[in-house]
Amino acid sequence: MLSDMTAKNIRARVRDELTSEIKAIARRQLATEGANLSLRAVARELGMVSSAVYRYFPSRDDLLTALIIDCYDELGAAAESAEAAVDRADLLGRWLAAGHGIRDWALANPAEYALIYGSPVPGYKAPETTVGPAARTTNLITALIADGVAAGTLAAPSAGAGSTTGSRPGPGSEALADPAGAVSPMAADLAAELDRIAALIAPAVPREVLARGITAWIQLFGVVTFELFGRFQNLIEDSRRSFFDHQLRVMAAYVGLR
Amino acid sequence: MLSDMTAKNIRARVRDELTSEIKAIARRQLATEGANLSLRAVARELGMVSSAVYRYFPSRDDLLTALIIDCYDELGAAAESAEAAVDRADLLGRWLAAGHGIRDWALANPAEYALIYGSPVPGYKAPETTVGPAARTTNLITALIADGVAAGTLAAPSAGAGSTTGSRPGPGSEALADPAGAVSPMAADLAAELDRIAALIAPAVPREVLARGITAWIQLFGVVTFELFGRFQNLIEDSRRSFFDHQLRVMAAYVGLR
DNA sequence: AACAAACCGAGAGCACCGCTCTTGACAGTT
DNA sequence: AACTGTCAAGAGCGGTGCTCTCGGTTTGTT
Repeated sequence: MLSDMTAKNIRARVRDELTSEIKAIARRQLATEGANLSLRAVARELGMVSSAVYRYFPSRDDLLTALIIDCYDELGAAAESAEAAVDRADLLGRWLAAGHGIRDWALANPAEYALIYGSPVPGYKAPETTVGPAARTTNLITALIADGVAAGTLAAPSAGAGSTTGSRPGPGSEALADPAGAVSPMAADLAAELDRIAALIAPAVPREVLARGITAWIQLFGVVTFELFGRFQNLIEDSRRSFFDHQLRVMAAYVGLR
Repeated sequence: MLSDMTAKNIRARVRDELTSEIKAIARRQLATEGANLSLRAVARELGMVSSAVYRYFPSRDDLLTALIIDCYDELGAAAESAEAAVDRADLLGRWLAAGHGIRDWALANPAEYALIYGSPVPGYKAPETTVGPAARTTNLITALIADGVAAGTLAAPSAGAGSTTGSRPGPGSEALADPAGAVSPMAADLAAELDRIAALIAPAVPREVLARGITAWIQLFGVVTFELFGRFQNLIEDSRRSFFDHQLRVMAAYVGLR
């Protein structure tokens, strides 16, 4: 019985190894072929026949799904480990660490980043199993903002944001007042939707703070996407890291992280 | 001689019509197949053999290039016409019009937007002929900012941005102070690069204003990209236009457009 | 009007692709 | 020893981009 189990375990282990080897080769192909990678080429590189791969992944889409999940998990882990190394009270530091962690992973794995944050694959519909790993980075940012709200370090969401008091505002609060109320009132449908989202993922976070967080979230990935997809060519060439850091700080000041 | 010319024109016109028909079918395919559209399917839908298409486009990449140029031109035209309808002095209105023009075109042509702003096509290298049409939207934004600087309506780039004067700042200036100087000094390499860019495309625009403009530019396309690529699912559902408008106004306030 | 040159569509063919169906070898169980 | 389930392997289908050659038409020149 014990021998039975070991035999079974051996088989399972071999299968696991082959599975991860297939994924490794597929990811290598991802760099040159993009999302339309060749299952046959994977099998050929592995030294087996194409149909053998179907023993491990029932279809090409399932292989793609496995890759996507792995990439989301890697990106999430990279962001989390970078952010975890910073003192909990240092919200700005945590934000910067997470942001640079995301960018560093994306630069090191451009094809993988394109797979998960690029154009949607035409015939492909991401299954439910991908939403969990995909949420790791956003969960990180959400936690950051929630921590800031809990610690009371985030700027008050109402208009004025310190400058109306007449006192000279600190370097954080003077950074980016919210346009809602200050510039123009937030639309009713947007306010309602933000309240709904806040109730779902971060009940303690006020509507305006959540909106700022989403803005920062979009800007973070927007810069990374632009950099990786070549939109900085002939524009920002030699100072991309500094530029990204600058953007992170602009957004941190806007959200109120310091 | 006149008959010769007309005959020539007839043939050239037929060729032009077929060329544009090929592009039209290819663009329709773009919606379902993405960047890896089928030249064969285009030919089949046209009622001719696949090799016949090669008389009009020497390769699949050339067809793709033609599509990309057309899309850039359409997007640029959409943004320009929307922006041109607003009073020249109304910088905020021009910015909003251009932004919504871009988003509206992207929503109406999601596959085309993915082609030009999505993941780079693996084996494809965009030729020089695409940079001109691609620059139309950015030229529009650059002109907007340059106009603002020329009119003196853009906020001063130095730190403090009005709040240091002690006077209650207006709704525009209180929106988004620049973090350079206020939060942390801008890195030297970034400052140098920004100066280089400014000298190239907008000599009258100060470094800090240019940086803000680039931030707004990235945010604009970042929001559109996120919306089109499905990152707003289960997040922002019913108020996407309001959310986009909100983002535009946040960025306008940050740049100083009003 | 006659003719060479250019152009065009059609077809065959190459090597490749994802995918399905089928077959035979093998391991573990009964 | 017979049975059951898993595996690699092969054959084949329809599809892909692309090249080449073949006739027929059109064009511009003599």
